[in-house]
Amino acid sequence: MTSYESEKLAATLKAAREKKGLSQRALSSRAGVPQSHISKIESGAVNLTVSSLTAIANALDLELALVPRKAAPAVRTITRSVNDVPKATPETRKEIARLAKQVDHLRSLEIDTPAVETLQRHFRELRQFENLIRNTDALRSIRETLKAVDDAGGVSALREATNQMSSFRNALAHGLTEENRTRLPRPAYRLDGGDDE
Amino acid sequence: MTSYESEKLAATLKAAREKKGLSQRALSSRAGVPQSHISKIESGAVNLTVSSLTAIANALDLELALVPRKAAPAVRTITRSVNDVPKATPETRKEIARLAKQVDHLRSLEIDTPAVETLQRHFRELRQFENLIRNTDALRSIRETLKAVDDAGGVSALREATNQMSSFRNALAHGLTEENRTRLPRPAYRLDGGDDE
DNA sequence: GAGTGTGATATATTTAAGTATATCAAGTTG
DNA sequence: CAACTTGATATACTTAAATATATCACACTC
Repeated sequence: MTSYESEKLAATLKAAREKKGLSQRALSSRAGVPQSHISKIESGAVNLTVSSLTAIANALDLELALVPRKAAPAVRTITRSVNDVPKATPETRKEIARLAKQVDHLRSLEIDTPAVETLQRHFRELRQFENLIRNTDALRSIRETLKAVDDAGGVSALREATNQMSSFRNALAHGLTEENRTRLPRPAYRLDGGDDE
Repeated sequence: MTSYESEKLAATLKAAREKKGLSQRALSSRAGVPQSHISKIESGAVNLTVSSLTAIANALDLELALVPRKAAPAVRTITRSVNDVPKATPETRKEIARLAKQVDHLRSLEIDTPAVETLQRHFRELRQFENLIRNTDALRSIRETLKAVDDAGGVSALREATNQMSSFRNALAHGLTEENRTRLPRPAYRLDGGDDE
């Protein structure tokens, strides 16, 4: 194997893991391969066995295939087309998870339950577009607003955060944020912004 | 790796080698992997490294690919469509090689040069259909006839062999032999059977 | 029968993959 | 700041892949 090919394989595995938002330790659990070994594999430091490769690939929802050389370009095209479905970046996943935690926390405060339920609904709707989020500033801003609910902002801060979510979701749906507008996976459509409150 | 998968991989490699008409020793030379090891690999007795797999695969005009699970059916389809181009079986290749040797031998005898040239032309035309031959009895029969040229048959045996080749080629072209008729790679067309003699 | 080819198998050796476990430096969170 | 996470790295050990070489049984050819 040329070093170019082993580098490609290592890079493919690393990219796939990151794309799924897994740490090496999480992948280690899934694949049954020690984390230290995964680190070496990803850095191209070992020539792994087919069974190790298969275990890791399967844990990453990949399959090992032997394809005729003349079919390789077509296979690459297919792989790319599947991979081109937008996925949430690891950063986005983290911010969404933090936001989810914050929303859960507010639920346990038992304040103005209808307003919290509205917030939750908007959060669920925002999550449907999480694959399109490429800049997490808006998510962080919403989280700051939700923190203010605890501090003293109360219901007005809650509503502010809900509005922010709604605006952000709408912008994503319209592809109007700084996100890559060619990545919109659906026809543009209009959303009503005033369906409650 | 499940044993089903390692069996599949071994079978794939063996089938690919046979399809190319290579012996394990020939593949060994091409891939730089000892023949004894290839034997073990094909029987599924070892868990080979990715570099060994890649070396062997490349020698068989295959590429290793990691494809998303959801794309695996499409990849299998592509692989199958490339593989479905008919190829001569190893047995057919052998018989064709033997026949070629026999024809060469007759050339060196310097008998009735026009008849030998006709034979050669018919042999070349037959070879264009060698991918379709699935039963080598006809080839063996032609070879026996050619042997009779040496013995005492002379030019009449030569002509008999030429006719046999011509008939076999026509039958292949028409898909009228016991070969699988769905494998005809071209529209059926009519050949003139009496273009010489 | 001698010679050749083929795939399977054996032997001895070297190399490194794989494993378990621990630790480190850096980053993040509350 | 303490606690946790992350990926990289180290250590010691086991296991087996890989290699070189040879041989066998069988099939085929002349």
